Amino acid sequence: MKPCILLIEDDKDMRDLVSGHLEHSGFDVQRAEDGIKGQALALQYSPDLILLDLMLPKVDGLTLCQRLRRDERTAGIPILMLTALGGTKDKVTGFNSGADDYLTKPFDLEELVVRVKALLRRIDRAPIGSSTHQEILSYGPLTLVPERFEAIWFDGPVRLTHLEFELLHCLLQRHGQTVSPSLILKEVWGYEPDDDIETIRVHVRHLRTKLEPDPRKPRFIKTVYGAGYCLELPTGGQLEGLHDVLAQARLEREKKKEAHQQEPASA
Amino acid sequence: MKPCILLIEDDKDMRDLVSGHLEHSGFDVQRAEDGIKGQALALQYSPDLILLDLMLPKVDGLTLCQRLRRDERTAGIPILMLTALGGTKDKVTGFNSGADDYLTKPFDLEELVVRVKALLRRIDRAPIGSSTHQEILSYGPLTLVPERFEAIWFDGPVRLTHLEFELLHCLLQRHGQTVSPSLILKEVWGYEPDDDIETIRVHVRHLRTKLEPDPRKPRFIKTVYGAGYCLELPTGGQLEGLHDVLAQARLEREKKKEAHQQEPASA
DNA sequence: TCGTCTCTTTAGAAAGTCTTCAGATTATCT
DNA sequence: AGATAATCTGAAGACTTTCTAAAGAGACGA
Repeated sequence: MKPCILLIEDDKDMRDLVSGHLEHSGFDVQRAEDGIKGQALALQYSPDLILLDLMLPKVDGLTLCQRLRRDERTAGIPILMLTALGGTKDKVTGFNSGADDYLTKPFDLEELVVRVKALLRRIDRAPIGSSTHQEILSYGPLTLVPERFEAIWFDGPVRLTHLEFELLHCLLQRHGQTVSPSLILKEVWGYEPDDDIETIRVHVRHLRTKLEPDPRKPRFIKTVYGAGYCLELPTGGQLEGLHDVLAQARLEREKKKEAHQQEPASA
Repeated sequence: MKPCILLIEDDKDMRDLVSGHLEHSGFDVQRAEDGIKGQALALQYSPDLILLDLMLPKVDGLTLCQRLRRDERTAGIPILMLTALGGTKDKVTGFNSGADDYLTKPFDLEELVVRVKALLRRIDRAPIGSSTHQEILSYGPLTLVPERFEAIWFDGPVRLTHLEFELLHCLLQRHGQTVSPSLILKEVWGYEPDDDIETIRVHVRHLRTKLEPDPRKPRFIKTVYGAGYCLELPTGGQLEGLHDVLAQARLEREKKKEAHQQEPASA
């Protein structure tokens, strides 16, 4: 039976070229043109190997790679990253996010096939995924500083309480995915019971007042009705203009705070 | 115990040929030479599967198919349509009237047996659904994101409620087939009773307002009168031009929504 | 002991979701 | 064409989940 390969690549020409060559080399190829479809098809087909472009619409390659690694249904599937960028930095990031191999565009099609076969062979021998859980501490405009229980958010430090930090950390590990209250309870609070969801809500609200420009209409910490919360962080071009919005919101908040502090004094 | 198959076919030679082969393959076969006798025997024997010719005296195959689907005593019996016509149009009509599969004359007798077995298997495990549930999450322009109860529809995310998501998921698993209300109830709502079809209708409507360009003339979520609903997703070349239609419809919907939100303010 | 900080709890308001119903519309059968 | 049954429509009501704000409980250092 032919090995099944999932190719996730936005450029159509590239997709046709690569998939054509792979099929000619005796592989079964499924195609996806963006990160979300890629993830869906990975679950749907459980391919033997995933070819993943770094630059993708919807969900970029790095994020998708991390998600696939985190989901136990796809964690064992070897991932070969493709990218147009040849910088060492990207290479390192790529490997850190859990990719098993790496290929820089433009690459030789024959070399691709060689690497694919090598990966399939290697994984075949070591069926247990050796890739370890890589803690995410920085993503987009957010960086967590565990020593200080602090978040660097759009170039400014934000002080967090212990629980707020753990909660944000929990969401960051799964950014883009909805995290259920029970999982949050298990991971942050350490217990299983089913109630006590109220407490989570309050802390989510605190996080929102500290991070969101308008806590009433959250842009980043979204709630999925009946399911949980979901951290959606912008990357790349989506960041444009957000700095200003955040800076302004921060100013307004400080104003309010000052007013609040003066009221009791004057009253 | 042998599975029982009802063969409704007017041509005697064909009837003998097919029934002989099926009996040789281990099935119990009942024969009928016209629509009326076919309907009577379907009620009398409650066969496990019905082979239905399209061209029949008295009552034609399409009509009979619809009748069988509407009668709850026979609604659950899988129907395999046989026809001399090979046109796509007939194919669509066939599926729309509630058939589960389709075979064009002249067909290979072996292939018929394969399809019959496949149908019996599929229907057999539908109520249980435990074996190899190969989940379909992406097809054509539709991708389901279970994480967020979201559908990616023609390059745009659409937020769905829990039930809407499950309903769409249920239809997607059987795209191209007509899904009966009772099956939907069983799969989405989890109960057996025969009433409560109204609720399904409302949720179908919600799905249509969210996905269809013109909910009044559904192109994708079609209703099969007396039988159920059927998801018909375009693939490949059929997608051309649809992006624009969808984008425009989405714009208009947002306009309406804005107008709706402003009304109460001005009034 | 007090004040401060953090976390939890509570209660009412708001928003979102699901079901139900009556009347209009449409499809099918005779 | 007329009668019958199935489906659609719009909106109202019941219900659930989430938000908001504020008060109470513990911990800890001054």
